[in-house]
This record gives sequence, C-alpha cells and structure tokens, in this order.
Amino acid sequence: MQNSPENRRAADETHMSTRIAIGLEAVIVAVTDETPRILTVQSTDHALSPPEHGARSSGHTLDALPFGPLDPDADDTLDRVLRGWVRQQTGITLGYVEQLYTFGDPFRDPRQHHGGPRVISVAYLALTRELHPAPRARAAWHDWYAYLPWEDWRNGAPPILDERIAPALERWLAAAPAQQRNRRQERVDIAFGFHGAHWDPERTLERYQILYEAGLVAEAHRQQPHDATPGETPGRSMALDHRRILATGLGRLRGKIKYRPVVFELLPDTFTLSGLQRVVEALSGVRLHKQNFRRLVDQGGLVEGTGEHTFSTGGRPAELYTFRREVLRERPAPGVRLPTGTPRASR
Amino acid sequence: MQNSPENRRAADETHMSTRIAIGLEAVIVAVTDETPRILTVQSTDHALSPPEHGARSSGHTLDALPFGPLDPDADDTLDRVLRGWVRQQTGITLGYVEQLYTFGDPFRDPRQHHGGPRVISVAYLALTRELHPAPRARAAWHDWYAYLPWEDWRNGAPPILDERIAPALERWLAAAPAQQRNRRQERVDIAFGFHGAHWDPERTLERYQILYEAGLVAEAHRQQPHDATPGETPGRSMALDHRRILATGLGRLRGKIKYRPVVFELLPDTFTLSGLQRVVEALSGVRLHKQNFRRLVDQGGLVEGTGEHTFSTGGRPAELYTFRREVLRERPAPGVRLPTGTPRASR
DNA sequence: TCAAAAGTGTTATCCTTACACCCATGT
DNA sequence: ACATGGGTGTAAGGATAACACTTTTGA
Repeated sequence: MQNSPENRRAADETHMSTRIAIGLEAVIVAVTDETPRILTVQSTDHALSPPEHGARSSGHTLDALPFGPLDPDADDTLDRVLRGWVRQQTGITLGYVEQLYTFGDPFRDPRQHHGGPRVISVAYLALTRELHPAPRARAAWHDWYAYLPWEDWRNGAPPILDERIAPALERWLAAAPAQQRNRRQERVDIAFGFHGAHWDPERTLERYQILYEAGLVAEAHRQQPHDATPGETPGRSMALDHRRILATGLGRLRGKIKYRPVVFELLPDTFTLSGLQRVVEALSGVRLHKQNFRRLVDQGGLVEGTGEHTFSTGGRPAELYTFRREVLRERPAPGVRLPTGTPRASR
Repeated sequence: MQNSPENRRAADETHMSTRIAIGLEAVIVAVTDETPRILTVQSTDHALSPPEHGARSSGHTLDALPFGPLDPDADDTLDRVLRGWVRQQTGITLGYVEQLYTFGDPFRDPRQHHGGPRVISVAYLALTRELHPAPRARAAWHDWYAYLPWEDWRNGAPPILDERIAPALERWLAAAPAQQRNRRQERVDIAFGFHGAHWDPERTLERYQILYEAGLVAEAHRQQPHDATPGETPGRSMALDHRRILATGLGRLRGKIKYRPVVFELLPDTFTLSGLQRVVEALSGVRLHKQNFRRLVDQGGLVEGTGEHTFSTGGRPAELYTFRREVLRERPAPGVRLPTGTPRASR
C-alpha cells in the first residue's frame, strides 16, 4: 500500500469514526508458455510494516499486488477507479474484471497499530491476453505457482506436499487440543486430499488458510512472534495479506472456467485446441486427457474451427479455432468441464 | 441506513478524504412452507432520501436489509461485526454466513448528495434454520419472490414475464441506438431466455440489472427522473440498492447449492426427502422430477436414512434423513445437481 | 527416417432422464 | 374405498473415460 499521503493525513487529523480507508487491489492474470502469471509491484518493507515490528529491517522489498486507495469524492465506480490505478501503475488497460472479495480484518495493515487507518481492501480479479511488453518500472510478471507451489499438480503431486507440508500438518494436528482434533483432521484431509479424500483444485483458500494457521507460511510470523520457529516456509511470500488474495483469486478462477467461458479472455482471438488445453491446465493445475478434452470443447459447442492453420507448433500444423459466442444462448452454463476424478499425470 | 449519527458527524467535521463509511448488510434466508423468505427491517423514507428528492414524501417506509455501520476501532472482523448488528436488530444469532459482494457506487446512498459520507456496503448471505418466533419490533420475514416475482418458475413461466416485462423490454430494445441494439438484444435474450435461449436460474443479477437499466424497476426512478414514466413496476421495491443485493444473493445461493451442501443449513437435523426437495425447488425456482431427485441425493451420498419415520405428512409416513458429512471427503463438489434442461411444470 | 504434435475412431461404462408402478397412511 | 404423498424398478439415451491408431509437419 504505497500511497500513504492521504492515509497519514487522515490518521493525524481526525477522530475514531473516520479512520477508514478503502483500498483497491488487483490480481491480474495472464498465461504464457504454459505458466499462469500474475502482475506484482515492489513495495518497501518500511512502508508496509513499521521498523520496530518486522523481523526484517527496512530496505527490504516485498512483492505486492497493484494497489490504489479510493478517493471517496471521485465520482466513479470502484472498478473504474481500480482500472485507473492499474493503468497508472503498470501501463495496462484492463479488459475483463470481476470483484473477488473484500478483506477487512483489523490490523491487516500493520500501520493501523501506529495511528494508520483501518484499511478495507476490495480485491478484483482481472484477466488479460498478453504479457504487455513493457510494464512500468516496478511492475513485473511472476509465476502464480511461485507463491503457491503446492497448487501445481501438472507433474503429479508436488514434492513439497509430502516432504514438508504433510509432516508439518501432522505435527499441527498432534498439537491441537483433543476436542478440536477431529474437526481439524477433517478440515486438513478435505483441503489437502489426505487419507483417501480427493484433491479439489478449487479449495485453494482453505489450503492457504490452514497453512497460515499452522504457521507454515511466512506471513503468519509477521504480526506476532509465533510459537514455532518459521524455518523455511513453502512458497514466495508477499506484502500484507496479498498471498491470501492470490489464493482466493486462483480458487475463483478455477471454479469459474468450469461454467463460464472466461478462459477465452486469456487467449488471442484464434488459438489451437492444444493452446486452449495448456491454458486450462495451467490454471486448474491438473493434466487433462487430450482426446477427451478436444471432444468436450468441440461437442460442447464452445469453439469452432476457422479452417486456417498455424505452422509454428513444431509438429503437424494445427487448426485455429475461435470462441463460439452463440454457445451463450444455447447452454445454461458453458465452460470447460474438467474430469471429476483426478487423472494420473499423463498425456 | 438507519444509524446516521456517526455519518452526520463525519460529514460535518471532516474533509474530503475522510468521508467514507462502511456498511454491513445481511441477506438472511429461511425457507418455510415452500417459500424462501428474507428478513427485512423498516426504514423511513426520510432517512433514506432527502425530502426535496424523493417523489414520495416522508413518513413513507421502505423495506430494508438489516444493516449496521462498521466502527473502525472495534477490534473485530467484518463478519463478526455483522453478526452483532443482526443480533441487536433482529434477535437472531446467525450460523452460516458468507460474503456476497461489495457495493460502492457513488451516491448509492442519496444522502451523499447532501454532505453524507460515501457508503461502501459489504453484503453478506446468511442461512438460518427456523423462522425465529419473535424477531424484534421492526423486523419481519417476507417472501423473497415478492421482490423478484419473475424469478419463480415453479408453476411455469410467471405471467408477469409475458404480460409486462417482455413487451417493455421490446420497447427498450427498439429505443436503443442502432449500434447497441444487437448487444442489448443478446444480453436480454440470454438473461431472460427469450428467442430460444434457456432460462438460467442463476442469472438473477443480470436480469435485475437489465430491468433497472430499462427503468422497469421502481428504484431506477428514484435518483433522477427517468425519461419513461414509471407506471406499475413489477415486484416490491426496497430501500437504496437493497433489491440489487437481494438479486445477487439469490443468484449466488442458486449456484452454490449445486456444488456445496449448503441447503442443509436451511433444514432441521432430520428431514424428509420431499422436504429437502421442496427447499431446493423454492430456492432454485424450478420444479424437479421427484424420483430422479431422490436417487440423485441418495446415490450422490448426500444423505442417509435414519430408519425413523414421520407421520405428519398427510400420506404414507416418510423416512427421516440426515446430511451425510462423509460426502465432503468422498466427492470434490457435493451438492444438489439440478436438471440441465428445464422440466415442464409437473410433478 | 524419426520425433513431435495434431487429429480420428471405437468401446465399455456410468449417469441422466423418463416412464410405470407399488406402498402406507388418514379420512 | 380413495385420496395423498412416499417410495422402487427399469429401460433408453447420452455423456465420460480410456483405449489404440493415423496424419502432417520440421529437423
């Protein structure tokens, strides 16, 4: 939350009931080279947690989501204000945008401890087609799974799950008071697919939340010194609760591609079926059966061939397809159906 | 938004950048006697739109959702603050609560035109089991479809659709500038299932939004005098944009019952399969095929029989069932599947 | 000629839909 | 006896998942 001037002024001059600020945050997604990427900006540690609080001292920077405060007198809707901030900070003009979630826990911005306002953040999910060539100075694209490495099952179960997360969660369960143990166990099993439960790609937030509560995520150790020592925690951390927002966005997107044709917001106007499949796989984090995938999107009326072909695939030339807009009137919930049972990681 | 003291004070004493207030609103749902109901409180017209603005003069009251402002210094999460307000205003202690959407358009509270703060409302959806016998004074349960009568297809297409809405939307389309006409046509067809498109119960917000833009909803005539004269508009209106929130909530709930076992939040611990079916029908607004419904929930592992029976059904005694919690580990997305094609209104 | 990717065909199985029919109670 | 709602069985059709196999390019 780099734009502090207004916030500071508000904190200095006013009373209790006016110390509120609205933040607008964007999870901006693009997919290239089979990796889903999100856009981050750099924010200094100093601006985000006061020196006497953070373990790391100032000068250190953290990845943050593009962000901007809401000026209440600007006569504009929330999403238009967001678009403005993003254009200004990253040079990107957003297309598809949907509201994700509103985060309002007290002290989620630690500056509130020191007279800063209580910041309520309205987070948005934005999908964009290209990696714009030159985002502004401090903006950069990063692999989504660098922040949430346990979510990528395209090459089978990520090793980090068995090697670090599962044993640590075992310890966390063992440490729970007896009456809570069963509920906690059930929560963990359902979220992570342990003990015979299925891995549900959509439960991203539940997984992040459990890792947070178990202290397995660096962010959990920032506010108050945790009982367990951090050690090395899985995944790259972010400023404030931005990684939680990232997890929320991934879960939402994974759910939505199944019943609304949002994938096409991430693809060029024409694309090959394999290209489409790679994008869906990148987002859902699982491998799909090639032949069945083709038939599903084709028979599902989601796409139609253009008759043209591309020769740049490295093998036989692939036909180019387009999104079939008419599907919107024909089917109630058009999207890319994923297999219910997780297929083994093979093509 | 009935608690004005803080807001007024803020408006009088402070400057631009501090005139923000957070409101918390709840769509509280219960189902009894085959009708889905929501809880409303009364709010005077005077408090909601200044005298010189509203067509109706003061003394008139409108239905409003239970509401409360956020005190930024209360050390509590948003949903806990909401629970507090609801308990205080209606006497109900909420169980299942989920965040719905955040509404932040400028001037959505007309008092902003007269020095009031810009109010950002975070709306929640809450599900509750019983109609608590004595909700506080100004709180009352109302049929959800009284506000959105075009959404109830249990007895076939609501007459209001063909008689009033369809012709008025035709006029609205005809009045559109030529380049916009096609997009508008497509939007209307998809949302309302006209011209061969399917009726999708989940598109509640899109429908409300179209009716609003077309001036077919009383709320659209409150801010500025609309070009068309209101006439008689379908459905009971509400304060501010609360009916939009209602539409958002209905759509969300209709979607969610299909992949998460939330219906059981609305039912007692044990219930008959017909009772379950009636609740699902009440929410989704469509009739379901009895035999198939039973098999789906049963084979889907969603419920299990208790062996006990109830004799108060008026026919053969019905077995009582319970929610099968284990389904959460077994299936990735357990919910009540609805038929894809709308069945004709018959049992 | 071989690797790589595109694309086709077929089959067994499961799920959905629709229909017909029987069962147990109260009046 | 019959009306009312509860409950079961079964067969047709469609959607899925898992196979194996052919085609067309570049290196």
